[in-house]
Amino acid sequence: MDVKTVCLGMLTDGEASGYDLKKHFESSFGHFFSAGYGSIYPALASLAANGLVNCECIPQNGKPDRKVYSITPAGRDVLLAELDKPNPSHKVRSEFLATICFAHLMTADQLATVLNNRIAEIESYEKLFDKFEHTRMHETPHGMHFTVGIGRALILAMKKYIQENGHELQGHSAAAANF
Amino acid sequence: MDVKTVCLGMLTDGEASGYDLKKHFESSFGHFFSAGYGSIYPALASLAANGLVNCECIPQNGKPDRKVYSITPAGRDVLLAELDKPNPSHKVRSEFLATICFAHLMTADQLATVLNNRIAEIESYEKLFDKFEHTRMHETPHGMHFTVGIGRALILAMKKYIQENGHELQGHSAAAANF
DNA sequence: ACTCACATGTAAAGAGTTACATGATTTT
DNA sequence: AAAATCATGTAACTCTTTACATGTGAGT
Repeated sequence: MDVKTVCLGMLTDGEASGYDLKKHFESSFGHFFSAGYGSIYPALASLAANGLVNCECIPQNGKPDRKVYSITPAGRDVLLAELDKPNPSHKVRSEFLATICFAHLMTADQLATVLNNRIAEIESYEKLFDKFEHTRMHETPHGMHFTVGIGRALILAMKKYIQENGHELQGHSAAAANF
Repeated sequence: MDVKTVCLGMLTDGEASGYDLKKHFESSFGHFFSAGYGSIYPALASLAANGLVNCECIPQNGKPDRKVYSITPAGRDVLLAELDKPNPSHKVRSEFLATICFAHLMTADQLATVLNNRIAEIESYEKLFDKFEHTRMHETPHGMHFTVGIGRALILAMKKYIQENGHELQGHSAAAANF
């Protein structure tokens, strides 16, 4: 399941442009699958070249043509085949945790900064989830609700753990002097 | 913070070979930072070329020379500079959640399989964490304990959420027929 | 007899991120 | 007057993954 496939899935909800899909990635998929324009536009071009989506160009004044994509029956088949995979991955890549592993080489200040910034990022995710639930909750399929629920459960668990155990960690950080 | 830097950090704990570091990645770092031989060996070669680690070659019979790496003062400086970054990332890339988003396009059987496999993987992580705590708990720095604690909190939160909400999701999956 | 652990490395392929390139309209 | 939104795309770069390549010794 790569960016192409996720784009295909998003298009089952209705036609959209690359720009629209980017918004969708940011608002609902961002916490577990991110993609920038540099991934999305080539993905759509590739899907179109393989007949998995159709593209309708809508001329505009000043701006580039708006290209609206819609999924084809062949695209739907490819998507369903992808959804049939029994073991989709769930991977974490955390420079945050890698940093924490070496907390004993950091000063208490450095550690506090890293921990506080993580909490701040978690809280911005909380706001994102709240926003999603207040605006899009009704129009989206149940699977989306589930992923938002998991996202929230995950960040709350992390926040709680940091708040309950962070101070203990700071007691073991290095002194300010870097000998 | 890339594979190179994590290797550098691991070497602050004592000298090790690429093979040893791979073990370390699997047993303690795997849940938030994975790396294979194809990343580790080139990383060590690059660190050695830049004088951040020293390499001692130990001839062996039959097997390739065992190359034992140790961190240099310059390497330590580079590591400390890396640990000074205030906003280390924490990224999730989940084909699992991406699949769940489109649960309404899957059969109840497909969905159950995906959910069960995820639970099974979570349980194998639980065992890994137990093993770590029973064997390496004492020798590792406090930061490691913290990361294992977060890892456990995260997978438990996910497991709980799936167990409490998974059946509700299955009520909304597609019928077996793919029209 | 077979498989697992030990032990290192290269090369090609695959995927994503970042920076660049352009420019009108709408909101603050 | 500045900033954000709309709107698309390419090219270079970075990084990881996978497959290949080789071979011994110990345990089951």
